Amino acid sequence: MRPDSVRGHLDGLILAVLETGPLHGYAIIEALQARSGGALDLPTGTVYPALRRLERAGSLAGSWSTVGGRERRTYKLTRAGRHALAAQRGEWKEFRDVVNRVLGGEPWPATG
Amino acid sequence: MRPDSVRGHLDGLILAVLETGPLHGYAIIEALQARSGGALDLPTGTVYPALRRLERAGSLAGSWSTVGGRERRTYKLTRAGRHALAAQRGEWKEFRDVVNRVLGGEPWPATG
DNA sequence: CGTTATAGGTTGGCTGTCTACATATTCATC
DNA sequence: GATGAATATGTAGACAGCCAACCTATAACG
Repeated sequence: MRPDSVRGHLDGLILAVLETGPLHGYAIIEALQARSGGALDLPTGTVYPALRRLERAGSLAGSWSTVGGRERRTYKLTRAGRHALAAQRGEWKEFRDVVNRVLGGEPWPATG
Repeated sequence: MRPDSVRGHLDGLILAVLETGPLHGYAIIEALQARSGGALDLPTGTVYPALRRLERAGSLAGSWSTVGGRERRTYKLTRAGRHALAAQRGEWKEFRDVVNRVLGGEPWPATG
């Protein structure tokens, strides 16, 4: 996948993998890889700043812990984060449908 | 629609509206509006530089003409532009499916 | 002791979108 | 004939976010 194509949609992806439970940064990167079938292989320079951004924005709450002698920063969705995720899902659907319509050749009927 | 969300996908959108025939910049903006049901209202400061970028890249060929006393720069797809459009469509489909899968809640089955 | 996997980061640059500004013509309205 | 909207093309500068490259540290395995 072309780098940068994720731009503007990363926050929603991160919030989505945290929906099922808290994860630390490294595990978030792996979860994104797993869920995307390997297509999303995001560098730490992309993910870690995004996590801090989302924490600063109040969507995530981070906490330090020590597991097996290694420091971990575990992030969990806040209530505001769940709202943000819902909003991101809505925006994504609109964006996706618009691009499908303009780009043409969509293999399924348009939603709502 | 959130500004900037189009980032990285604009080129494909422009190439797509030019697929059915040449258009000048202003008409491209209107075509994007029309095809998107009004959701895509791109400012000239976004579209005009993109057109020059695409021309420089060899995807578009621009030519001046005077219509009704007004100067127009009409752009048409080159052969390379058609290839670029096909590539953009492929990349979009992959990106869309990946985001759908990760974000979850897709209202239709995944494609091949 | 070296290498790989795990885990967390920072820095700086690049690119592309957007806001705001600038210019000019045509056409309808006042 | 002035005023303003629509048509038409562009530039300059700001800003954000993603990425490549780099850095640190521990654990596990050979």
